[in-house]
Amino acid sequence: MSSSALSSQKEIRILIADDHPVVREGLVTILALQKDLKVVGQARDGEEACLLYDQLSPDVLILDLRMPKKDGQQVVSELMSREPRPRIIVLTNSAKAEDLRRSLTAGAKGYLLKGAEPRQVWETIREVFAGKSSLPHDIAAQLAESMAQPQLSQRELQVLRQMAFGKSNKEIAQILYISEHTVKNHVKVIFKKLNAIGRTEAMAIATQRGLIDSGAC
Amino acid sequence: MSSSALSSQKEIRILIADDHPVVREGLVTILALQKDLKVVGQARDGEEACLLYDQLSPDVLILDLRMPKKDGQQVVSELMSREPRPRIIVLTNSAKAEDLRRSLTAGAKGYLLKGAEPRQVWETIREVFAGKSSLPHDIAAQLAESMAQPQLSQRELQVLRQMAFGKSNKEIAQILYISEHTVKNHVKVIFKKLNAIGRTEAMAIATQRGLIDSGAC
DNA sequence: CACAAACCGATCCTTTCGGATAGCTCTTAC
DNA sequence: GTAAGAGCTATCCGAAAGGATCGGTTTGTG
Repeated sequence: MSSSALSSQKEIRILIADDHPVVREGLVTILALQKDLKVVGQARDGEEACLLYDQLSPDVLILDLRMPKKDGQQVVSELMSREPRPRIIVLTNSAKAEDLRRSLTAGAKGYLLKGAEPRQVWETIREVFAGKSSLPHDIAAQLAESMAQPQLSQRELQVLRQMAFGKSNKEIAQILYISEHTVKNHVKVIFKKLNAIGRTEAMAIATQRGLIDSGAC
Repeated sequence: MSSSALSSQKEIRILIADDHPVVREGLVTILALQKDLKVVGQARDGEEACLLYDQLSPDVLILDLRMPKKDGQQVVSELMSREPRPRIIVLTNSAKAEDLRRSLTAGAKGYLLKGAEPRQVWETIREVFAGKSSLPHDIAAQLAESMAQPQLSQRELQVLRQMAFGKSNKEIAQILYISEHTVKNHVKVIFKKLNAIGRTEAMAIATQRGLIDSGAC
């Protein structure tokens, strides 16, 4: 029940960045239960997160992906240039493989769902603080699955987004300054990568995977 | 800064139902700041919510839409048969008009986003407890917009879901035991209602509106 | 260097879409 | 009772879609 003996001499200084007041309060409450964990600051958006990070130099940053002004991905990318390397845990309610993949490639060390149990939160923080990467089992499984699936290239994503607006191949060709034949080729590859039989199913899969700008969620 | 004088003699007994521990803790912490609000129980899923509601008879139930075992909509529908009529506030992170609409038609009296400020949460609880319906301004605006847009009929939704699997009109016809011509007609109506120019765009719009079973979010 | 992958372009051919238009039941609401 | 809307069926027809197959450049990696 009690925590491990990992460098328990110093307390771990934590910065929370989340635009939901309820979640911030919940995290503070949960983390306050462990005496080696100390919340030293809270940010309401991405900009504030960067500012406070530089001011406070926390040991661990817990970050939501969807935030106003500057989203989680950007914050991770921006902070990764700092020395020493920040230890960042992404805490979000999106179980989408795409978000997970992007977060990790951007440099995040941990990924937690908002449905996580308190103990899981504590342990992840301690592991990341200790320099390890930490992914809950269920999340790790998704990552493996995600990595197995081929990713769309930038160009293919552009085509996909135009498809989402109902554009025809010819229209997409004009928009992207390429031949309609090329568009058809891209579309074909998209189908294969998404394992879809037509553009309609491709759209359904893409939006559910988070490949399309879905705005609110 | 202080609250209104609305029947402040008794404290308002509140039941929380949310599968996210972090959110539950956050709510408890926030509600504890107001002495007229008292959390009398917490449920982790839909079934527990119904059970605890009957045991505790809270004044107000705060409910998440997405929960294991029994989702929020079902809980609202089920509890509405109770006497006296339960006062239910839906608290979710989905700003989707569809969720909002379904919740209200099911009988919920309030709708809050997880991004809501503490004061907004307090006020909504008090208003709903007083028998009023309460919708934040931004949410209400969305509702108006949603209501203005035509809804899809059951049959049209069935067609739409088959489209999501990439089925052709002919295939959908076979599946639903109707003529391909009929399917085409339904599809045409769907386009008009969703304001889409083709099935691809229709899919994009439908998934973003939550018309398609999106499972995890 | 060689190989893979992204990106670009093309042809042929069949199937499917989707618009315009029309008529038929059945149920619900005014 | 009649008007409205859901659900069903139908024909014509041009425009897309998409499968199969081919070949080209450029860039980056082993």
